[in-house]
Amino acid sequence: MEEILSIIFNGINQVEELKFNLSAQESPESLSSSLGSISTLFRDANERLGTLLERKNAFVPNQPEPKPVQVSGLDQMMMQIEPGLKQDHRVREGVKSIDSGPGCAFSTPRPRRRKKDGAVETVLVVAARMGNMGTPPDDNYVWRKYGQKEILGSRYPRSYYRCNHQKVYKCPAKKQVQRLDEDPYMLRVTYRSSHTCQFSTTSSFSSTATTPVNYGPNVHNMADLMFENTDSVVPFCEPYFNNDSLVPGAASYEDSWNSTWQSYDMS
DNA sequence: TCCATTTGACCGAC
DNA sequence: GTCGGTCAAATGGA
Repeated sequence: MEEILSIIFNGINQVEELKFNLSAQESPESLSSSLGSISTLFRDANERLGTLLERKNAFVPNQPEPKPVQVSGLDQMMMQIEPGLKQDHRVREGVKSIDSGPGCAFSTPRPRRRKKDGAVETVLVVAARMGNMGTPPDDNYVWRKYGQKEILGSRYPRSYYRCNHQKVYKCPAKKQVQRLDEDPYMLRVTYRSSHTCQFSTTSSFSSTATTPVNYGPNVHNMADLMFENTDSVVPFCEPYFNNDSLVPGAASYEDSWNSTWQSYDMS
């Protein structure tokens, strides 16, 4: 897997070079050569990923048919759905009372454990190489951070987000974001429950904002939004975050990143 | 003053 | 007892 990621990052670096060459108005021959090299790298990585997935499935003979996820080669590069990482949820008795505020805290102890909150989808996304790397790319919803925990065996803390419409529309959608130990530039984003709010965010994907699509755990839509919406094409390696992704108080994405991850070295 | 994030504490599952 | 998910008071920026 590390080898595949290495290939991908190599390709990304070449994209960066290509970007520079574009601005430098390189010759068509040079650009063509670069494009060929880049596409070869990504194709190689994609094929290796396919082989890896085949092996994974072969090891689990009775595994249920994975949900078909139609992603382009580029999408596959940017995110790999990991069925093995999917967590099953323990069903809990009791439901948190909406009214369980300070006034009734003693009468009905509020449950703090997660309830049965629907489907879980885990994806890997490439964090921006600069700026706020701790925040995953915008997925067209507004998230509110409600917690951060040190996780045993992980170098980096896990951040917990819930849909910003949770209170108003009782949207149960949540997500967890954690940097990978083996590759700090990758984020593991775990989506829990589907959005019921059906509201898009203030993100820059305004062209899709009027279409009530329940993205929820179908995270491949995030890749679609990231790369197939030509109205919001983002340079491949550029950090892409909207203002909602900023840590409050941060004057810049860099500050935002530092405020979140300052105590974690990247070496 | 409002609002979002931070962070320590709480709590249930294992 | 440990761990991870959640709560809510504290905090700080706008």
